[in-house]
Amino acid sequence: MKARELNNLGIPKGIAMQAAMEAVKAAAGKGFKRAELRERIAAIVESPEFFANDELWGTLAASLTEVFQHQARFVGRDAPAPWRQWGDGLEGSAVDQMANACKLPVTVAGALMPDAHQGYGLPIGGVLATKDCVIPYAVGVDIACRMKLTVLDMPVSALEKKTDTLRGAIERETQFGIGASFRKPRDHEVMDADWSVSPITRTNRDRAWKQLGTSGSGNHFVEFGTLTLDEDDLGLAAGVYLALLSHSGSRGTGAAVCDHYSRIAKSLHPELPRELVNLAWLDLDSDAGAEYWAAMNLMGDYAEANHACIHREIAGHLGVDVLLDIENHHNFAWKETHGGEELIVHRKGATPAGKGVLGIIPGSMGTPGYVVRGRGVAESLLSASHGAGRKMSRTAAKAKFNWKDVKAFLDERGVTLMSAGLDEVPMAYKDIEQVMASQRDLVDSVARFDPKLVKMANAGERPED
DNA sequence: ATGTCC
Repeated sequence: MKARELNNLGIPKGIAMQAAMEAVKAAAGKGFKRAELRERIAAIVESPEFFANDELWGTLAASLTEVFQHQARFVGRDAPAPWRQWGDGLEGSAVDQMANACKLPVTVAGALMPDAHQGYGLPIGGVLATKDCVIPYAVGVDIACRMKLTVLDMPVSALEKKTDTLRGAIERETQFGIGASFRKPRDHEVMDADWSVSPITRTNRDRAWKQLGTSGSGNHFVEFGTLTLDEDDLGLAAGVYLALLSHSGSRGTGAAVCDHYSRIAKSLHPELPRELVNLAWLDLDSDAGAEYWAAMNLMGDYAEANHACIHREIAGHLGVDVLLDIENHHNFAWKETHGGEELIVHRKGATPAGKGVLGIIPGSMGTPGYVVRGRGVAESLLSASHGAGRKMSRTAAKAKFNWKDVKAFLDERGVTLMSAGLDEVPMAYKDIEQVMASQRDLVDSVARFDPKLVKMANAGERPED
């Protein structure tokens, strides 16, 4: 029986899960059938005290009793922390997750962006301000996942005349897929940083080095396109430019940091009820909290370096200069002052949008994205969406769409797709124009990016190098 | 999003 199934039967993750797995194994050895096991587990979850002295189930019953006693000690708050959402018709489960996050005793305020959808713990598009603590799953698995856009000193006509050259630059200078890495690692000063701030960064340093300059999988991409400025801005004259846009994060090492410290956070907060366990926090003045904070910041520098390598190598491959560079994290936590109070602001799939702060909000492989300038709205905790947001689950998208229709959609818009999974097609995403409209008070659009040559990980892409 | 330990 798998942990997931046991969890559905009411076994909380953590110490009780371990006991449950062992008990189930022993019971199966004694001839318990699957249905009997399910029934028995449910009975123990219901009344663990009845099984306290049972030879087979006693240990599980004891750990369940302990966990449930901790949970009973959870002290809720009189009223949830204030929060509001931007955009209508947001996914119900994402709204529920946001509301739950505002029930945490450590939460000061929240905000939900118009691209919101269900995540792990905090929803994607969720912003959460806490006092003196950090929540690993409110930062996200891909710590410091970010966007970077560079304008290249290259004629826009290259998008039609030099497609093979551009394609070659992407193929050659980054790698896609889970576990993607370079045999000959990229050179970057981030590898001279102190990687011993956490046992996780220390032991993953070599893997991180080999993955420097890679793109990973999921919704990550590298694409060439046009950047259109209607007015002089960003140090550029109004006009149409050739630009390179990338989306990726801290790869395997960032995920390992998240995994390690969220486990610790959960073990330190056994009192949290079921709907809040994935929002377990670490006090910043604790050893684990300080370690996570240092590791998270290192992953921030690492993800920045990751994009720097991608853009440096591609521009170098093409032999062109970079005219403009814009970038921003969207899975990160910052120390910021709000209402005169120093808070920890977590943005999970949300773009920093302080007054005058530049950010990038892409739509999808076949729809425009926008370079934006924040308007500094306090209520949104100085944030905006980080994209259009999914409107369909990956499974649903794979079942519903086919490549023939998608290709036709992309052809119409002059987009060449090098590779991607069917779960990333434009139709699986919300309408970016509507999302931008619902956050008009949060950001001003400065320039439009239209993707023209796009690469994402294939459904089953594995490293080639 | 990751990579195979709940």
